[in-house]
Amino acid sequence: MTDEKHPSAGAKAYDAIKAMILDGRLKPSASYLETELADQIRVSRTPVREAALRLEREGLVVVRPRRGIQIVPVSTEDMAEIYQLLTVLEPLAAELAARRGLSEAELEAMERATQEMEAALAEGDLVSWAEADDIFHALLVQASGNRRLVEATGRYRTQVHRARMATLTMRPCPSSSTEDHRALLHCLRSGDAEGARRIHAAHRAAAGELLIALLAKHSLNNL
Amino acid sequence: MTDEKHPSAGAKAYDAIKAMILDGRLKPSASYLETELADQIRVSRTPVREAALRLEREGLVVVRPRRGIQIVPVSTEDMAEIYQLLTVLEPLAAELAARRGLSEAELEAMERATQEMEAALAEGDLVSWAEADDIFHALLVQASGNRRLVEATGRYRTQVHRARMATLTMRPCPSSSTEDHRALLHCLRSGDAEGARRIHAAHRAAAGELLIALLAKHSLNNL
DNA sequence: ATCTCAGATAACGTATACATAAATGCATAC
DNA sequence: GTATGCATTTATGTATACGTTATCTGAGAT
Repeated sequence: MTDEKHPSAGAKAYDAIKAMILDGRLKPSASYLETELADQIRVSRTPVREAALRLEREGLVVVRPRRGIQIVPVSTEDMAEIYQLLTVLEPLAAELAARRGLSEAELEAMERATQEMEAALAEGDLVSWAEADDIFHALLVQASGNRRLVEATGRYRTQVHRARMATLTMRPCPSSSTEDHRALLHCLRSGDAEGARRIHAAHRAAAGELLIALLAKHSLNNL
Repeated sequence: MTDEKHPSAGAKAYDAIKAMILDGRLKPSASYLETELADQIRVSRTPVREAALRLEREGLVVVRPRRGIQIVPVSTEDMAEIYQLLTVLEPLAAELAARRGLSEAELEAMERATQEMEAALAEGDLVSWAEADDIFHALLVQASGNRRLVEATGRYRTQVHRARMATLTMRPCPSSSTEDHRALLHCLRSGDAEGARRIHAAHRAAAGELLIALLAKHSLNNL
């Protein structure tokens, strides 16, 4: 009723809460009342409630009757579950994309993302590297042409993001990733669906195993 | 304000609207105002809104700013998308279940569902057959031990249900399904993860192709 | 006759008020 | 001293009121 006109209050609450979870302003396992979040974001309880319900369906929070909105910690087991799914979903995306045939614009965008990964790696900028890698995977899934596949993988993105950020500095130099990406791009260009699927399945399986091993090794059970 | 004690109004609105969509009381492509649905269900707009948002995320409706809540028709393309996902997700479930090793109770429940399918088939009761088949698949996914896998496949269940019901009477006698199920059960018992995955992948791929072909043949583009 | 603009109407998004149910704390009894 | 029960408090779930905006309709002008 005072200011702010740009987005809708519902979207604003959703974005704000999600951002607060991602950057750690809301701590895993802690609970927050609807009212306090509403006051903080400067909207009423209604949009906060709407956002909380949405975040609950995405698995980021749990709304418990009188104990507030609890931030769900991401455990190693959760990451294992998610990577099991991504390891079949993303290779499917690769296969569908190759079969479908990508436009030059799509291929170039993925090429660019790969180049950015290499550039970031050369500078030792791991955050930029992870960001470019995220973009590459998002582009691949979008190129599949299956909107439900985009939606399903997108649901796990934020949770994976938390785990990857936590393990960024402990992992070995991820130079083989860009090679995998280049090999995948080659298959996408030549329309080799089976090859694309196989290469990306191996890529995803390796990434998953590495991440899970790191999480287990460092006992990161509450991200 | 008068009666109603059992569930919450939010759950009531969600269940009511979903049921109305499934049994056709709300027609595909038609739009309904929040107010009229609220009056019909005898709750206020708030729970209806909550339900609509949830149903929108499940892909059953689209909420459009001033054009009401539109029931999304399930097209052949939608079914193709869904079956592409199920064709990788359920075989993953089969693989994980076999690797995990099922309890005798779980195996028996799946066995029973298969027997019910055969019994229904013998009586020509296609509805019961489809129901038992649904149960078998639900049990398989649950046996995977991956909760996100359960959740992801469950999301498509209602939409698949609409399409299957519409095509039930036109499909050939589905006797090979029970054979596939028995073969899968054998792999699950012996812990043959790779075999379970392969058998179920073939099963799902065949079912998907059959369903898509039927939908296309009969031009069922608005379920 | 058609197009455009303005005004009215109505639906939606948001805020707020209200009622219900749960959790906590205190007191009392065993 | 501990356990149980009742009362108080507070957060949630739901309803409703309000303001904003989009759409539709009608009138006037070109």
